Amino acid sequence: MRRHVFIFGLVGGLLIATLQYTEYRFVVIEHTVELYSALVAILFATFGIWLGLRITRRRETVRETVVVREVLVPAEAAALEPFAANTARQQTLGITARELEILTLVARGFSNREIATQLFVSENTVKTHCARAFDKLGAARRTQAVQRGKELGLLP
Amino acid sequence: MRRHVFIFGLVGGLLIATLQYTEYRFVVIEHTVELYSALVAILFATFGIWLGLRITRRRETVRETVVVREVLVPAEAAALEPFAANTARQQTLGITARELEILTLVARGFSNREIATQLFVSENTVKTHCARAFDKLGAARRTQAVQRGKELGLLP
DNA sequence: TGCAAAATCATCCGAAAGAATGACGACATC
DNA sequence: GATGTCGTCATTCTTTCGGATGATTTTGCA
Repeated sequence: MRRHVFIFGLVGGLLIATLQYTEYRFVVIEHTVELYSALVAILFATFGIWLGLRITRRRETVRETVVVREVLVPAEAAALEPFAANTARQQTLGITARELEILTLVARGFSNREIATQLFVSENTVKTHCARAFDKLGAARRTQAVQRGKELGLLP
Repeated sequence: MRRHVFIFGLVGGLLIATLQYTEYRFVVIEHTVELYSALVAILFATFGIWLGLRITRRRETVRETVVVREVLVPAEAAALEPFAANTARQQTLGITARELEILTLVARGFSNREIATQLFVSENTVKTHCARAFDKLGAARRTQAVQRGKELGLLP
């Protein structure tokens, strides 16, 4: 997190420095301020959105488990069994929340690239998670992993 | 989402207008550009983070409902429609018996080669059946085909 | 605060999967 | 006998997957 703030400040400083530099050196057109403002606005808005997503993303997995519990309690006894074995099995197999998250997306028929886009991570990362999940499930293919996951009650 | 974009544009426009106005009316100090840039940067970064938070919050809400469905539907659906809609849906989609046979093996996690060996046919034949089945199911990947197949009650 | 576990990303490389075609024989139907 | 469907197989080419491995960053916890 400290790093983000640092980069944020750095980029800001650099941008301002650039602005100052170009102002004295290059084209000083009329109405340049608005142009710069717009540019800076767009740039930082984009960066801000990215930062916002990045910050909040981490909490999702935690919140997800909370949500599941909140949902399951009203659903009562019927829903309690399948998900109890769920996390238990997940624990014993050492499958992390992230891996399971990706596994569910695999089960829904998404490609690695699509999953990567959805989760705002690299395709390589998705592959890594997949590989680890497959290994823990003893699966050689994603279809096999999905099948195993359903058998074990890890996937709906 | 459209609303966000609208507000975004509105704020941007207002900001630029304000800048332009103040430039001609009020203090036009030296180094104003940097000040403005920084201000704009901070403003929009904040806005971006806020937007990011909003977006992700909505996503979580969606996920919540999805979880509910995932928990409730399969339990009842499995008990309600065992094999009735099966052949009917198969007919309407024009999926042949052979294609469905191969599809079930795909769903069990077998590779094309393994399926070919099991059925005493060429791997190319399996691929052809797969391709046709995928086409009829509107699936691009085998995992997607499996998912669709289960949704439609074609696969257990 | 420091450490272990997770998560992230990358690269190389081979295997599997899929798309697009074309073809051929068996069978049923009209 | 023409037509249509189905199952079979092949070739070529592109994309996607998956394995192996190493590295860095982030996070959660003692």
